[in-house]
Amino acid sequence: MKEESFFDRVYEVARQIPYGRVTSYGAIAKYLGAARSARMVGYAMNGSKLNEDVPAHRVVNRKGILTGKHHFQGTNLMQQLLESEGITVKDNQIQNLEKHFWDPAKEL
DNA sequence: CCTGTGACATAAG
DNA sequence: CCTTATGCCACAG
Repeated sequence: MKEESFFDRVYEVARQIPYGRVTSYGAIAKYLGAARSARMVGYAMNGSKLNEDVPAHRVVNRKGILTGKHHFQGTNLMQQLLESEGITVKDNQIQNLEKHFWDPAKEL
């Protein structure tokens, strides 16, 4: 069994995020056994958008704020994608977050 | 090995 | 929730 890097694991989990759901960096990090490496999750996403097929737009911080939208192409692309999945976004923040929240530690 | 870094999280004000 | 500060830790160079 080859050991995948922390980054690779992040990509795998992110890909498993169901349609119309979102999760937080901390939740992913915690699921991977590195709850304190939440920052690395976002860091990994940087590489993901380059070639990995990861729906980074479904990953937000624990407040449900689209903190990473600046890393997308446009300024509103991330919001557009989320709204396209039935998620309401207001002022860069996901509404009804708990309703759309998807916790890998619970769902997986 | 050491340093810089970052799309977070938490605490304090 | 906002701002400011601190911790945290995996990866890149």
